[in-house]
Amino acid sequence: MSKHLSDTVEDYLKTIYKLSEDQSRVGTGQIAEILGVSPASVTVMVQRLAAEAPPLLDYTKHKGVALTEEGQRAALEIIRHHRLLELFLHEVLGYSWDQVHAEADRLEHVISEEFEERVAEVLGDPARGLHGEPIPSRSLVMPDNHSSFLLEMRPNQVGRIREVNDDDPGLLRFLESLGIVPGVIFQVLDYSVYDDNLRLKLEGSPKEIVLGASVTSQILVEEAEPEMAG
Amino acid sequence: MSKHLSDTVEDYLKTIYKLSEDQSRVGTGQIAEILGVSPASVTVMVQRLAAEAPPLLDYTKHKGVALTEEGQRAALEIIRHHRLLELFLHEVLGYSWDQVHAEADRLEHVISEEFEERVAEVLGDPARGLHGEPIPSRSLVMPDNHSSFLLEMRPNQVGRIREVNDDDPGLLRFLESLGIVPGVIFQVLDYSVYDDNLRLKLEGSPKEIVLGASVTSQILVEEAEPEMAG
DNA sequence: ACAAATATTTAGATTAATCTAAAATAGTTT
DNA sequence: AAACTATTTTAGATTAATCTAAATATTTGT
Repeated sequence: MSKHLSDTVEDYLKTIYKLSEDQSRVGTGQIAEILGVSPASVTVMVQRLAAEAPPLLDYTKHKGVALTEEGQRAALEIIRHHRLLELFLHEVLGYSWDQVHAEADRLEHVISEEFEERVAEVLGDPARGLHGEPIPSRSLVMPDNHSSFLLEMRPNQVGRIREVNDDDPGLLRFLESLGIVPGVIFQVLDYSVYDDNLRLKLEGSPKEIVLGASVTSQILVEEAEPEMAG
Repeated sequence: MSKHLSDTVEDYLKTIYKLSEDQSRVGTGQIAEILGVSPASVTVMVQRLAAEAPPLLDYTKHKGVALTEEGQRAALEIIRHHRLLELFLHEVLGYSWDQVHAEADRLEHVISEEFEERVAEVLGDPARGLHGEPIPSRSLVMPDNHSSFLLEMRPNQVGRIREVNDDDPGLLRFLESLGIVPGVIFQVLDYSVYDDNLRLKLEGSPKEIVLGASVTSQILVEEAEPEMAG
């Protein structure tokens, strides 16, 4: 079936998948921004991927792109590789939270199905990655995720940290130092309309933490029923 | 220092290193043969690598190539990666003897120094690989190897299997089934001038084994003093 | 609804790695 | 030493991925 895709093509598909989580069609400029290439290069590439047999993308001039079934499958394969690798690098080789991403980004294109399966087995077929990301199943189904951005939480709401963006080592070290890791329960104490700052309290710690939008937009949470503070 | 080399360049350097173990200068045709590309492509590539600053190869038209210090260092780095990876895939992920080579051939170009170091640590800084190959040290010194080809052994000589070629899965399964693995001691019983067949007996087994030149040329051994059979 | 601003696409060039076919060199044989 | 053979090199073309600059759409603001 699926013929061999270059690392570059895999990166395009992965990027489009991630952008498609918040929007139905993705603009060429957004892709260019994330991949660090010129918009012109993206246009040429998406035209090519839409013209493949079978097509990996659905593309209409000036209207952006969406993944086809085929393209989505390829994207999920890479994302599964990436998330399994991150966990593996941490659990088996002792990498830290913030180190795993860069290494996984290179290895994800190169490992075989065999490698993927053996790693999954060693790790006990995990459903979530090191930073809380859902891991697509062996058959490439992405578990659905009812999470929302911490950015959108408001005072008195209670939630659980679900997932943090894995691609900024500095941010990861910062969050770890504050105790903001997947699983932790928190309550929003305060919100500022002017700068979108949120003041939070983590369960089990008396300390209060204030986070700006550039941080809270990188964190996904699972909402819980608002509770009255005891 | 060393700028980034493409996977392709790394494969050229690795190939030239291995060929240089038996000869001082390597012909473009030999390289083409092993890499599965045309001789013309090799000529172009070696010219480029000899023109880099610093040069990775020493090249004279029609006289073949040799690695420079710089080129050798790069080759040893890849070879260290390859051999550590093979061992790691076997020990940690449960790959079999014959499966590791193909996977290591892809991963070797992609892992970081960090990965290399952590793997070496997990494995206890091994000096030899899964098939008995010497592993260059962290500082890229190749341990010297006083081995010779099994092909050259003659009746009554006693030796120990040192290393078997890792790149033919079928041959590896065959050798494993016969018990020909690094460390095993054997005696040569018989040699045939006509077809270069060798008849051997492995220590601890009464069975006799006959091997042709296409097999004995893939096996390296350490000679021991000839002994009279007891 | 039109002009200005923004985003996207086209055109043409570049680089790395490869190929085939033709030309040149080296080695061998008589 | 001339001629033949085998190897190596040159020349020119091809493919994937990128770029810059120019052209063209689309969206937005008044």
